[in-house]
Amino acid sequence: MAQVKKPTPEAKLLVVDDEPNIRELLSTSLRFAGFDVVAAGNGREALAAAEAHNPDLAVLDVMLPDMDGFTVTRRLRAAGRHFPVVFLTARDDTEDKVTGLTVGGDDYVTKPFSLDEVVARIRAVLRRTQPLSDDDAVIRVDDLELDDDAHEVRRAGEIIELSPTEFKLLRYLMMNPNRVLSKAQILDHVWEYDFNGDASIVESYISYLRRKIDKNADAAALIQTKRGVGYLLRSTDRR
Amino acid sequence: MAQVKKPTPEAKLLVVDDEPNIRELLSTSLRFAGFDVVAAGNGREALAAAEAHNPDLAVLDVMLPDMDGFTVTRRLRAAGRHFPVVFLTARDDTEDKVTGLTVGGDDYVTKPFSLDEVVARIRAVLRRTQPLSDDDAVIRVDDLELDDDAHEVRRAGEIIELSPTEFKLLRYLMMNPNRVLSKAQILDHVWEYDFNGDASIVESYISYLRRKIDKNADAAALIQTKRGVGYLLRSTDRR
DNA sequence: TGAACGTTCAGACAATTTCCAGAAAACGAG
DNA sequence: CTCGTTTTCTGGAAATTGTCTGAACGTTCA
Repeated sequence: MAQVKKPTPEAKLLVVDDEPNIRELLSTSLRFAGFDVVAAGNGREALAAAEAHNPDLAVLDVMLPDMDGFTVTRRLRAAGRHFPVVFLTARDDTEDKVTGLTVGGDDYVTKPFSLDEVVARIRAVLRRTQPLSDDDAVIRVDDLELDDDAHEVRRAGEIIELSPTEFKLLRYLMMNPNRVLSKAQILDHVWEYDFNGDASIVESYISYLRRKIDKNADAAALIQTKRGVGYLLRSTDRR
Repeated sequence: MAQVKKPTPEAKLLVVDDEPNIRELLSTSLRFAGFDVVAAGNGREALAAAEAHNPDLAVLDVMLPDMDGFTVTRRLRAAGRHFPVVFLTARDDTEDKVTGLTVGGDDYVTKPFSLDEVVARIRAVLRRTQPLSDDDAVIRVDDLELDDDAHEVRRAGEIIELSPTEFKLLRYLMMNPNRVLSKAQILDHVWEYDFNGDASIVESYISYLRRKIDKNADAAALIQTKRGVGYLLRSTDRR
C-alpha cells in the first residue's frame, strides 16, 4: 500500500542481489517507498553501477556469485565511495561472519526479511548518516507514538511493551493511517517474504495489539475492523 | 450508463487474460469507465503490447497459458517498465501463490470479481502511484460521502456502517447520481460476474441501504424508486 | 538447565452477511 | 375504487468472517 511517509528527498539506492526475485521484490518495494533505485546482479555490476550513479546507500547481499559483499565494499571504499551499506545475510551465517557489518554507518538484515523492516532499516541508516534529512524517527498518530530509533511505543506518554512482530505490525498500520489494509497486504509487508502460513495469523496479532494499545475502553478504539476488507488505524488528527 | 466520474486523464491500461470472455468483459467495462485499453491473451503478447503502448497500469491474470503473471511482471520490470499491476487470481488459489501481490503499488482481485470493484481497485492503485492524478478517493453526493481508501461512508459527517455489498452498491449509485439504474445494470456492475440469482436481491439491498442512509424521515430521500425502470440516487447539488 | 517469551496454528464460539421466500404495502391503469 | 403488478421489507437458513483461547514448539536469557 501507499507509504504515506516519503523518505529523505529522493535518496538514491543501489540494490545488489543475484536472485532476480529478491532483487525485483526489493527494487519494487523501495521504489514505491519513494527511493530512486538502481539494481545490480553481481559484484562487478555493482561496482560499475556505483561508479555510474553514485548512490546514497547500497543494499548488498553478502553472498554474490563473483565476489562477496565485503570485497565489493572494500573496493568501493578504495575507489573513494563512502556511502553506507545495508548488508543482506542468510539467517544461519555464523556470528563471526556477521561481525564488522555494522561498523561505520552500516547495518545488516537477515534473509528472509520483512519488506517494511528493510525499508525501516534503510531509513534509520540514512538518518544517521545524513542528519540533514527531514525524515523523522518518530511516527505519531493521535496520542500514539512510535520511535523507530529507540524501538519504543507510547500511548499518551505511557510506554507500551511490544514483541518484534507486534512492533512491525503497528508500524505498518501507523505508516498508513485512515486507510484500510487487507490481511494479504499486512502479510506481504510485515511478515518475512517466505512466510507461507495463512492470513489468520494477522488476526491473532491484531488481537494482541488491541489488548495492549486499545485496552482503555473509554478512549475511542484506534484499530478498527472493516469486515470483509481488512483493518484500519483511525486517526482523528487533521494534518 | 456512462460513468459520470472519469478517471485520471485517460490512463492507459493493458488487460491480459487468456479467456476471451473475461478479456472482453474487462476491456469493454474499463473502456467505458474512461480508460484507454489495450488487451492481450498471453504473456508474449503482453510483453509486446507493453513495449508498443507503454501503459500506465496492467490488469494481469496470474494464470496464463505460456507464462505466469509473475514471470511477465519480472520481465516487464527487467525491461525497465515500472507501471503497477493489478493481478487477477482464482479465489481458491492457495495462499502461497498469492503472496507478494500487494508489494509496490500493486494489488490483486480474486475471480469471480465484480466489475465495479475492479474499476475501484484500479483507481486506487493509480491514485497511490500517480499522486498528481486529479482522481479523489472521496465521492460526494450532497451530504453523503464515500471514502474508498478508508472504506468509510458518512452522511452529514456521521459514520454509517455498511456491509461489503452495501458499500459496493452505494458506490455504484454515487458514481451515477441523477441517473436511473436498472436492476439488471446494478446486478452487472455490483455483483460478481458469475452470480446467477435473480434481480430481486437488488431490491433487498436497496432496502438495506435506505434503512441506513435514508432513515431520517425529515431529510429528502436520496434513493428513489423509478417504478418499472429502476433506482436513482438524487443529488440536489449543482456541480 | 529451566523459565519466560514469542510465534504459529487449530478450533470453539460469536457476529455478521448473504441470499431467498413470501407476506404486506404501494402504485397506477382503467 | 379495484385489481393486478411491482416494490418493500421481514424472517430465517446457511455461509462467511472475525475474535480469542489454548497448546505446541522454538528461542532467549538468566
